[in-house]
Amino acid sequence: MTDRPKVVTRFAPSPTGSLHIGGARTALFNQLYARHTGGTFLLRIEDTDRERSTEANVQVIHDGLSWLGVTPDAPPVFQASRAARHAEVVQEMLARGQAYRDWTTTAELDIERERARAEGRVVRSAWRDGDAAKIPNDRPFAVRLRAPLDGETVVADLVKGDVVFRNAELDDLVLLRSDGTPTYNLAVVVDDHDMGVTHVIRGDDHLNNAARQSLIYRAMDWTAPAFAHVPLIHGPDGAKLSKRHGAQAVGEFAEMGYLPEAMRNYLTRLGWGHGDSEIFSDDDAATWFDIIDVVKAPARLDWDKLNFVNQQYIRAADDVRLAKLAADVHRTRGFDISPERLATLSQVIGLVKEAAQTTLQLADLTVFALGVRPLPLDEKTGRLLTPETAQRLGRLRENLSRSAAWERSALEGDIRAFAESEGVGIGKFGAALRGVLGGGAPAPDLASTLVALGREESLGRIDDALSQAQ
RNA sequence: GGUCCCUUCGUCUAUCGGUUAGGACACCAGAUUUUCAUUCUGGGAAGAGGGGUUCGACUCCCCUAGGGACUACCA
Repeated sequence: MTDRPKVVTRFAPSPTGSLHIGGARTALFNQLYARHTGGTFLLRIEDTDRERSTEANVQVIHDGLSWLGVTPDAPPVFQASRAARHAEVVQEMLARGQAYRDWTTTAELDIERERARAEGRVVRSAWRDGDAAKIPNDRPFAVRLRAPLDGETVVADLVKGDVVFRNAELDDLVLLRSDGTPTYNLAVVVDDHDMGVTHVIRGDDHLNNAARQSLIYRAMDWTAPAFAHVPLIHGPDGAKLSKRHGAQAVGEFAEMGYLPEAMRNYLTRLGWGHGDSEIFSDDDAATWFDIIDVVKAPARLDWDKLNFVNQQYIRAADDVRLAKLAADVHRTRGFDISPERLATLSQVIGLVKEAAQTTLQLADLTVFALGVRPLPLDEKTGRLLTPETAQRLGRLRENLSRSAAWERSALEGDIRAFAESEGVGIGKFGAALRGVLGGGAPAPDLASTLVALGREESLGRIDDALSQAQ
């Protein structure tokens, strides 16, 4: 048996905006693969763009990952703090003749770029084979990689397969800018190497970069990691996911009432499959997941399916936890949730969780229990409360008040017996009773609702309604 | 323009040369039901197009079409 080096994966977001679910899924895949192989999952914040990187965005990344439950196995590495090391590597490449100084001005570069495009070739600096005698020592310079002019570079991608690039198509990428700061492509390679990353699992959009980065590994005589470029997530219409599709940042999904474990399941299943398995645990995902099974094509976000998956997880979730989540939603809607109300919510959650797809809906379905007497009579219930129905509810109220045990099956029996004694179906007064008890808000079956509200509250609400109906 | 990637039901996927092309979401119909929902049963629905290779292609190769990424001294 060969001794394979331990797997090290990493997620490397740049803190220039919110954490998108596409990125979150990439992070998830990295973690899943590390777990699958018994390896380590790392986080590196690519904050070399000082203009756009902010402290707040770093926090957003941390918050998003920890909400999702995709946290790294070690403290994050901040790329900007490694600038000296990056420059050091460039010096070494210069010494080895694998890189060269470039004094081309931006104006000259523009001209060359235009010419290169017209000639159907890649940009080449005149300084690649520049005359040392003409070096303008007074001007700042960039450092470029001395990339091979012919031959080919193949990226052995775990998802896409072997991707072949002709070296003639690869330009001499800038390693160090003329202000001395490292570029992304250089920093990524140096950091991945220094961090011992064995598997670079990242977005599809970096596939082209992989070829150039391979050249840097070669120039430094470093062994390149395995690459796996996973497709991006598209919106329902197939276009790149954007705001108009409803949501894109993981924080938004949290606000929309999705459970983190449901998001993990949905995101894992999006672009990867294991037979007929749809709902699976984190442990199952870790044992089953292999990066080579990731689908090559981009997947579309499907709200219906996400809702379905979330519903499954809500059903399985603990009532007290769901009550707290529902309470949070109620609070954002201006409801004051006292400890008593939280207790009520905990009791009621079990009655409504089957029907909820999000914690937002959980809140919708529990408002009936939070009303303060007297509840205003909503329009629909008002219409249902005809004199006849009102009188009937009055008689039912008397029956219920004599009910010995205020529990579900007994009350259900009482209601049935009452309907029989009245010689009508439950449908004749059920809707009105529900409206009265719930204040017009959706409520569970009648007996359950009565139990949830309690004897005093239930009878009180009926009394309130009957007096308002007159 | 150039380089590269992608293409199975509406959507997510299974299949890894031989299947009536399977499952899930969504949809439609029926049953259950005191609202909404749930639940149950049934149904319609796919290999982009064209060439090869092969006894046999969704599966391998080529071309076309359609999507997408990259093409910065951004990441």
